[in-house]
Amino acid sequence: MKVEANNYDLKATLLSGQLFRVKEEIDGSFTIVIKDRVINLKQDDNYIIVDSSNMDDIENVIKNYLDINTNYEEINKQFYNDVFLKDVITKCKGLHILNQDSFEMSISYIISQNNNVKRISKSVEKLSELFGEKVVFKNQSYYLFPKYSDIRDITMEDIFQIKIGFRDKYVIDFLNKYNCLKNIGNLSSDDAIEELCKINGIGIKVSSCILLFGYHRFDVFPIDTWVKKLFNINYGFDNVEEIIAYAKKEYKNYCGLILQYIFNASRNN
DNA sequence: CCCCAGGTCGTCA
DNA sequence: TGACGACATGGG
Repeated sequence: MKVEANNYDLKATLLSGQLFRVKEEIDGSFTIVIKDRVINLKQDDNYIIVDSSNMDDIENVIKNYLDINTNYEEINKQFYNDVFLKDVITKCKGLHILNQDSFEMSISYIISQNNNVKRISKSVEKLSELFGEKVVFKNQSYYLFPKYSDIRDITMEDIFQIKIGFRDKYVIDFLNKYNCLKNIGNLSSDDAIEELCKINGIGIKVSSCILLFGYHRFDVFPIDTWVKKLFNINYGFDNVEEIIAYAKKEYKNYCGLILQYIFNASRNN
């Protein structure tokens, strides 16, 4: 199965740090696990070749997940007058923001705090192995990210096995309050952040990532150590408030997208 | 044995 | 309000 994808860089998108479980195969394709299926993707110029454990409605699933039809070039070009940004954006050409599952993003980014990408991936994988549904694809076993019903009654002893350290109690608190968060998608980003921050272990950065990657909100400010570093080098800013004020003024409703570009460019250097 | 990682919390002035 | 160390774990 083939899906048309113009101005799309599959590799840049999948390896940009927005999803934690992706396997690069020797043939240059990528295997990922999304909400309800395992998918293998390979770029062939302006097409993405798709195979999956579940081909139901696959074209729509892929177009939506990869965010193929959003015109990022149109958004990006309004920022080219800033020399620093033009350089950053050029390095991220073809990078799209995926439409990932909000439940998975919430737990993944709770785990992400004061942690590194490799270890976050390991923990998410372990959580899925222990509590998610097993799916066999091309004679290999994969595990879906657990559904809420799979882990709502999880204990501290259970969660100790995934080795997320002090963050275990944060995940438990998220699960306990999950039913109060059903409305997040309908709130403004500011109100949604306020709601998410009521969970122990979720602050401004983690809630911003949840909204950007789990709800496709581009008007948020995910500022981490990498972004701080690059802003310090390029503008001399040394605190988060300065960066937010600057980003709000310059990047307007696309703060989240631009900060993801900056994160990615910084990490790749 | 040091430092750091897609931060946040609790505490003390 | 604001600064600052602690927090689990693993890798460099």
